[in-house]
Amino acid sequence: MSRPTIADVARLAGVSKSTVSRVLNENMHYMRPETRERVAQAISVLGYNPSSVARSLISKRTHAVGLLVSDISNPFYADVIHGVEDVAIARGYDVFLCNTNYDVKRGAAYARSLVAKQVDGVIIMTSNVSDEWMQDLVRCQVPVVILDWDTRCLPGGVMRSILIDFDAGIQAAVDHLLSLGHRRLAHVSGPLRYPTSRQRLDSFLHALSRRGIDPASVTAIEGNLRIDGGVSALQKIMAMPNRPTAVFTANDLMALGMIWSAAGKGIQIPEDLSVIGLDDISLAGDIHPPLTTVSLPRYEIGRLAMNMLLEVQNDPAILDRLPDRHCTVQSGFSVRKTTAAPCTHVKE
Amino acid sequence: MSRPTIADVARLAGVSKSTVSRVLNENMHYMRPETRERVAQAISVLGYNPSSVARSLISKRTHAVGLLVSDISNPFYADVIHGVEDVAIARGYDVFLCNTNYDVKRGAAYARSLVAKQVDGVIIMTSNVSDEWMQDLVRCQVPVVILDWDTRCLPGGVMRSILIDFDAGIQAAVDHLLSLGHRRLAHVSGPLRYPTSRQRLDSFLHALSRRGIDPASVTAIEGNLRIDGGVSALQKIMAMPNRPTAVFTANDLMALGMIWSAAGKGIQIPEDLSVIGLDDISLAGDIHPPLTTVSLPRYEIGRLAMNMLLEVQNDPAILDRLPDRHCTVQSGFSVRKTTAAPCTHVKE
DNA sequence: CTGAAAGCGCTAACAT
DNA sequence: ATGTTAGCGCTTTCAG
Repeated sequence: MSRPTIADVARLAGVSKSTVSRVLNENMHYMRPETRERVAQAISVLGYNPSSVARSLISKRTHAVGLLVSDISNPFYADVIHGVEDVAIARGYDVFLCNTNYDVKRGAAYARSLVAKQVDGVIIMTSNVSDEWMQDLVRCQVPVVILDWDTRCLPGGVMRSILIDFDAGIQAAVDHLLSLGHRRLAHVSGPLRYPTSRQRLDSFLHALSRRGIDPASVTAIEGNLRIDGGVSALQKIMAMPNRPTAVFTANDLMALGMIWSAAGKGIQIPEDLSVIGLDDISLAGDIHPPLTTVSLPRYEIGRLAMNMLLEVQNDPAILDRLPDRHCTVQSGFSVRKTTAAPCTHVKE
Repeated sequence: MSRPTIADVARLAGVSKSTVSRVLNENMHYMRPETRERVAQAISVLGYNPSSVARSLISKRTHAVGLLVSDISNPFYADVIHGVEDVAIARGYDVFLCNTNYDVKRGAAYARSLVAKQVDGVIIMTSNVSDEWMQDLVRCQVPVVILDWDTRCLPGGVMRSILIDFDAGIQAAVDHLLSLGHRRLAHVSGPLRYPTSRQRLDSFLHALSRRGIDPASVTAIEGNLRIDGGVSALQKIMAMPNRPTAVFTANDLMALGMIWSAAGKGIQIPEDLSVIGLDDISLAGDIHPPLTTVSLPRYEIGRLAMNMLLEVQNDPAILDRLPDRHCTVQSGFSVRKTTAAPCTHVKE
């Protein structure tokens, strides 16, 4: 016994399919309560459930959106996803989660599949975006909201972006470090082929030069945004002859890697080395010592993204009325316990 | 300019829709290479992408599955999701991620929505499952794979389950603790209204009595499977007059909570208290001290779930041939650094 | 080897 | 107030 269709209901109720359709989409013209009742009966007897596939074919809407992230095991995304999902569910949408795993090919495959599935929109939150992905999305005019990416290089699409202003938070972090007396600083970046990695590095360097510190004096280490990236960065730093007394990492995960491997090696944090992360994942406040970090409104970013998507989707013309195709969210700074004054007498 | 349809391609190539359809589904009859070539041209010129909505209407398949999890911020799920997704993508499926957030209502809403979307199957990995969810799934004969749940209470559906044999891992953990000399033990469980919480507790108790320890001697604390649950459990334990020297938690997250809050209070782990978790999330080996824990093959569970789903889905009759509707995965045990002999002289 | 025609389950004019 | 008709984009007989 297969799923009942609208025709089955109509037959059982002794009416036409359109009548059934009308009681389904209540907004239509009035009808005899008696008829409506008979149809309702038939529906519940059959356990009828309208096929959203058939509906989508007509309405061109699927009430589904795609969400591309680069690393689902990064707690940063857990919070963002939460935000996306909360507004999605409130508005009757479902979310296709697509984990690119930092793999551009996979991202492209997902983009294609999402287009084929005719999702009503796509949210992109990956560190690297390939033009290749965008082709299908742009051509089919799929509404897109993209996080932390310069959309000027992505013309023609129904596209909005959420930009992150890292400067405020990073400046606060730098000032904090400077006021503590640190002068030899290091930065562990993400892969430098990701624009956002460069952006975070530049923001750090600028914040420094704004305070009269020579950017050339900072030790820059390229990491991978994962825990083990922090582990090996720490190794490099500790091996330096005149090593930095404080390090700023491009994300929290790498900071955690440093902190934990430091503990394993008997290196004291913050006494021997101050560390500051970026993201403020919820773990950051839980660990010991709790991580001082540049904070991002993760849950809000998720909500915002989904809301922006629904906005364009319900009214694509909004893009022409809007002054800007992007929103900017601010970074903040949470001082916790992984920073302290440098311990000058320890010059091994 | 809207999405190109098969008719557009046909027109441009100067052939009929059926011919285009044939080159799309390559398996069909031979055709003149010249024609095939012309169609291929047209397809790429237009950037044509067949509508999977229209296809689904005919084939009754959406190539999408739903994945219900209870807490996306638990790294355990990150690994499982990874496994599900890897086989999904390899087989051309997309995944609807549904995060119930431990909310039964939300789970029900998701189940309904997934049925309406006509997903080809659903994977359920939530600690608590309501019969309410199942009604729609069962009625529409949606294939379901469910993790860590006794399916005997869920009759009638196209349903398989993955059971976890906690006993082996937990027995190893108990033996490890006993051989270290611990006699006063505690268990921090999940909410006891979740069957899996009881199961883990019982398994622990049995392992103990199997070694001649009175189960009544263990301190049982009901937790919430989250970090803060571990934090408050530690508080309770440390306040006890003749406190346990070792604690086994129902999941790693609570163990992490204990470890970190212990560090903040100057409690030494494992010297003052041994702790053993369960899950073996990837963080477990990264933190300091690395967590001794009962391990589960998380990624493999994800792969297995998706594979089992595909299996029933491609051949629902398989259920009648199979000796069992369930698979069992084994737990293991990873000794790391959060366990040590009890420090008897410290009897505060 | 290719085209014409009939639907899949539903909605939306247009009739009645 | 309800029924009829014509598709949505695609696959699939069945002819040619």
